[in-house]
Amino acid sequence: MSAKLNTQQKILDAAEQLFAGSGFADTSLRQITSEAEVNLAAVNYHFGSKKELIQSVLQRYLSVLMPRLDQEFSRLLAQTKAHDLHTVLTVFVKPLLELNTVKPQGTRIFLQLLGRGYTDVQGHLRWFFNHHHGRVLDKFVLLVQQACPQLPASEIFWRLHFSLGTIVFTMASNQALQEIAAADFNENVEIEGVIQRLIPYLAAGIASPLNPN
Amino acid sequence: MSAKLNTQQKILDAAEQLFAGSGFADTSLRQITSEAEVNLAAVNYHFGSKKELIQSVLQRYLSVLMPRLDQEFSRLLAQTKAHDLHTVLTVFVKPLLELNTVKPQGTRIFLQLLGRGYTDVQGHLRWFFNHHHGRVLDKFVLLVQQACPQLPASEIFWRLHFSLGTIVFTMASNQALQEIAAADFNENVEIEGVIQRLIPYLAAGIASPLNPN
DNA sequence: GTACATTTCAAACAGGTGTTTTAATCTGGT
DNA sequence: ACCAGATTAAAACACCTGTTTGAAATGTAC
Repeated sequence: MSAKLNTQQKILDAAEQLFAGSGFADTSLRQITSEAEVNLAAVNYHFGSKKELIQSVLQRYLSVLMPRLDQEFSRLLAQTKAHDLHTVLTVFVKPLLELNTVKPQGTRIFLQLLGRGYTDVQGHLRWFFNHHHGRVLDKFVLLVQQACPQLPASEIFWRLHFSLGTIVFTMASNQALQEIAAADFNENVEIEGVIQRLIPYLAAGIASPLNPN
Repeated sequence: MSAKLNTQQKILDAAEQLFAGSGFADTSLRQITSEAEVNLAAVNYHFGSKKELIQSVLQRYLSVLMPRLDQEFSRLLAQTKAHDLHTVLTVFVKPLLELNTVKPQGTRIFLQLLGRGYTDVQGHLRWFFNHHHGRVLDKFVLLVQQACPQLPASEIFWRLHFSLGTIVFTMASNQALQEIAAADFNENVEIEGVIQRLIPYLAAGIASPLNPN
């Protein structure tokens, strides 16, 4: 029993590292099982398929993150007063950083996985995400609409997707960006620093004045 | 002679459509040659390898776009007065839309290719881009710094990459976003409409007030 | 300790990839 | 009309992918 769980965990640990670094499509099961020091067939035995392994890797973090986010969003929605955009966006910070307690470097790994997930397998992973955790994001959209009552829903739709792109791209190329920043500006920015830089950028973009057409 | 060019062009035309829709890695040479109605070996004969085919596809647009951008940036830099961010960003609009004269739907295709390029093959294509067209972007960065003299260079670095992520992600998932927007909000947004929505979002994000640490 | 179920392992499978080879075909210049 | 060079065509190549198989090993309960 403990040996079984051990193998599963070894696979999950090796897989998330490789997935975060090279993407899902560019990481083979042979790389994973070699890194985890288990047999090749172990992935299909314990998880069924590569697709299900990917979902299991993400689920380990999503099952912790999403209830926390839901809780925070509900708390804000329960209050009658409207909250400004900065407050709404900052809700993400604490639950994300708490992923570091799940596992060392958990926040960085999860955000990189999220970035890979949206760029690598366009349709499928998005379906999985929306189907399992869509409700939580509905509350978030509601909070944004309350924070920006002057914006039509369609404009908010576009700007939230612009923001999603910012986050996903930044996290997918996180390592390269950190290296350039370290080389060019002598500053070592942790993942927390990147998040803190993102918040005002996103808040200003989402709340930007409408373009007069 | 004309037959040779015809085959090359048929390959380029088929390749750019498939690349834009499915990404570089997920498009096989057999799909391309089948769609172009040429022999499989024609790609390697005319272009050498798949990698060189990808570069040729991009080059067809970059060789038109980059000199135009360079010209616009130089014109702005020649004037002594500083330009605001909105003006600087708007410089991209006309050269990008002129790609439609190169080829019908050229703007959409090129921007989608750009999106795919930065997400699919992380390192290699970025190197190709920087190596061949890096100088043009230096002028752009200079203009942004002049527009935002209050921001330290490192902050501008991060915010420009945030913006790059916004653009790349939006263009890579352009089709899906257009479909959702059409279904949910009954609005049919052309690529030009997306660009016009992007400008104020990016301008506000880049110029957002510094986060007091 | 002997059954039984679970897990590991090496090997093979079926299918796809980019690339190369070899011969056939077409084309333009003399 | 002929021949050299450029182009096309079909086939095979070498390699990699995720998955499955069947036997060996291990663990578990009686």
